Amino acid sequence: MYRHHEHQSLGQEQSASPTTSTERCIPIKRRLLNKFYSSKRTASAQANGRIPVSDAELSCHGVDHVEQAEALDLRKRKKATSSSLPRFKWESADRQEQASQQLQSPDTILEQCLRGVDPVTGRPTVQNVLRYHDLSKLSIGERTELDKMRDDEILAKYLKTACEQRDRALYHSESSARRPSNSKGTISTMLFDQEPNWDGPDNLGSRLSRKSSRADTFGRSNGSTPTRRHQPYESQSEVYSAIPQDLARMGSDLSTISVNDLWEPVNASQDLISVHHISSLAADESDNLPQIGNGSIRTDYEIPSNSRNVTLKQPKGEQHFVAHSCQRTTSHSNVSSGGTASSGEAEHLHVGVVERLHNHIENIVVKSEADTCSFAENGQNLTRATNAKRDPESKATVGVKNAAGGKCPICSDVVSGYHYGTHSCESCKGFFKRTIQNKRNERLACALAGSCVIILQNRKHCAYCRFKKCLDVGMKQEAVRGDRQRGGRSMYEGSSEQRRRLQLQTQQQQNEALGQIKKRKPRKRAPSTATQPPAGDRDDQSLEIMRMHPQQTLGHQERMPSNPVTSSASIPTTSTDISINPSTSTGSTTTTCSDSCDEYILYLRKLESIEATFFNPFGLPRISIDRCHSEKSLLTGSYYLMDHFCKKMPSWIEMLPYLHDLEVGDRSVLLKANWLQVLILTVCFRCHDNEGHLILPDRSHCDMMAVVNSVAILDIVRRMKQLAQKLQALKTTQDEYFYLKLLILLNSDVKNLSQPSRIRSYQEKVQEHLFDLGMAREGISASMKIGRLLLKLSELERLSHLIKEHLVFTQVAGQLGHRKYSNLEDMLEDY
DNA sequence: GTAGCCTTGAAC
DNA sequence: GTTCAAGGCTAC
Repeated sequence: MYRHHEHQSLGQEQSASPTTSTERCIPIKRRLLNKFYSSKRTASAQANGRIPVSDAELSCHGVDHVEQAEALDLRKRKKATSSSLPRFKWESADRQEQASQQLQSPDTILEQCLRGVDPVTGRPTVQNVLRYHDLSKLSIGERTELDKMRDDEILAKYLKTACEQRDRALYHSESSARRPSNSKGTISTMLFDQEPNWDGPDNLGSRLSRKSSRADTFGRSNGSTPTRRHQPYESQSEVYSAIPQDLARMGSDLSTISVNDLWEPVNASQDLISVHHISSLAADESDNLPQIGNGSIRTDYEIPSNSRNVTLKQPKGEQHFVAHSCQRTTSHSNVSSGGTASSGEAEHLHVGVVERLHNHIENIVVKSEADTCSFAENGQNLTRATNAKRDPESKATVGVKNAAGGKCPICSDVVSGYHYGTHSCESCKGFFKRTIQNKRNERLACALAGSCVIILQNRKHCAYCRFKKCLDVGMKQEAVRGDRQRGGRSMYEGSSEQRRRLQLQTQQQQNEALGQIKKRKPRKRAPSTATQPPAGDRDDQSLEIMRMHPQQTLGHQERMPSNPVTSSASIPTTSTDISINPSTSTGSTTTTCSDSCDEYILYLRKLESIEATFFNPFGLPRISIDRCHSEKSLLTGSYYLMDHFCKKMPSWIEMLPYLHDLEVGDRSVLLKANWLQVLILTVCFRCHDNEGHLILPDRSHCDMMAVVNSVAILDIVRRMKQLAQKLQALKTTQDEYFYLKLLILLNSDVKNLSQPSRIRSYQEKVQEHLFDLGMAREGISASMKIGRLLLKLSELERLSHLIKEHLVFTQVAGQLGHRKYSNLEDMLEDY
């Protein structure tokens, strides 16, 4: 079904209800709204797509009998007078072509706009004149003054000015651009590509002003399709005579529009105008709306050059808005950017501005009652999504507002909790998860160049825009776990856990400042860390540092200093032993150490700190194994440790320099091949006491040699103990330990690597860093030590094979069936 | 592919 | 044991 506004009756309407004082005060907000919608008209759509509305349909849509009677009465009066009012003629199909040709002629556009005539429809509108004269440049005072003027007064004022400008321009140069410079790109030429459901801004106006025009809107139900042509005025006098009538047609009660007036029930197969209507509604009202159906739009839309707030860029691959297939689009939709903008401006010309602009107007109409608001002021609203990105606090605020029981900021459904960094409903949570997990976000596209408005009823229609909105409201891709680990709490930026801890931290700082700090009780399950901050806190702080210095991400090898300053020569057993102040480093003989170098060292130690959190068995939560009174308990603890290590390892190596830069596939291959060597090195480096004894995860110093009966296990334990002693004898530093891990992981000899040469070059760089480190600290004597350290890698490899064989032969999962070690099993899959 | 419900597991 | 935010399952 298609509804439209009956223009023919307007003259009569005007005569029936002469201009009142309310007409003089059509607010700016209304004009902006019309300005927006008037840019979306297509003459042909109006000409060809109109279907009369029957009385039955009227009743379907809640029009009562009184209204129908009024409508019938109006129809009779219109029929009697329509022949005497041939001001508008509905154009035929060729009118569209004619209009398009007009669009391409600047002179025509100028002329039309000077006359207040819409270049597409040929109808004079005050909006066009205001647009031409760039309403957004007006001051608040000027806008207020405009509000007090009648529209025909406004037109008269600007037409006079415009004609003078035109005459001057013509006088100076016939060939130069005749439009004032500040008007570049201000003429909206948005075309709807035969959009059958678009009934134009005037009909929106009719919906908006039911009080005055409902009868007109539903008045023509005589069963015949209107065929009048709609032509531009031929003379200036004609324009002037038509303008008051046209203005009157726009409704005299616009200043009393309520939010409810913005919507009127329409057929299920509705269009973008419906979408725009809906998004103008308050969230509560939009819930009751019918499903939005298919729609397509062609937009040749230019943004006013001074609309600096509208800077959304077109997504990659859609710079020219080549239409992609889209499940919600049934008609062909070629969305093309305006062709008259310069290349620089083209960056900012985005059809998505339609939504932004619409949101902007929505803010004016729905949220602001101040008619004198300016573009600049509301530009903040216009870019609120962008601001939300920059300002996590604002998102947090939104999140609080949308907490359980609230509305999903993406689709307005019921919020089910805090998901991936924002409060959202269950379906948007699932949608976001699926999109990331299936990597679908890399191939999503929107035929409307990302301008869809997502609501509950249409959220399934455009995945691209839904996903974009998810990101806009603060969902984090990194919150979707790459390892698909279930349960637990995540610590990505913006996670609820992080927010909670930051809040706690702030609270503690406040308490500290007040001298009211309360010592926290040591945690039972991590006795060794009783004097440390909780493991998670350390992790959190470390991640925070990394976020604060993203440029120091070690994945950027060029940031790696050639002479990194060594840390303390002593071997710290916990992360708290690591000084994060580079100035406290001992043996720092580096000649030059820039700020970036200092930051690098800081970052390096933070990485180590995180590693301690990840892998330090003393910090492992819930690792409660029996004391090593039996071989079985030893194995159980070891398997648990390995399984935990396998689980944490993937996310850990993503943070490592060089490995960060590798492709996911290569990283996975390297991880699977070398994880056990890294674990052995970790255990040998961190889990031994001063006498070289291995220490169990529960911190017990038992003699493992005494409890194991298996020869194979005994050999493993013995060799690990020897390795730990050797590392200690060499006085291996934390930095050296760190580089050894990198060398283990960057093993280019592993099969199935896609970029072995790249990995080899990375490994060589790490070797250089290791040598530079030693030379800087100990001079030439360091080469001997580093040589010995490198020899330990072969011992690590042998140990790794030994343990892997043991794991495979004993069939970990089978023999210890009551407990699953799925991560460990995955790692052993291809062995 | 969607969305509602269920399971999991770290933190408390 | 409870909470809550992850992932999984499954009917549609």
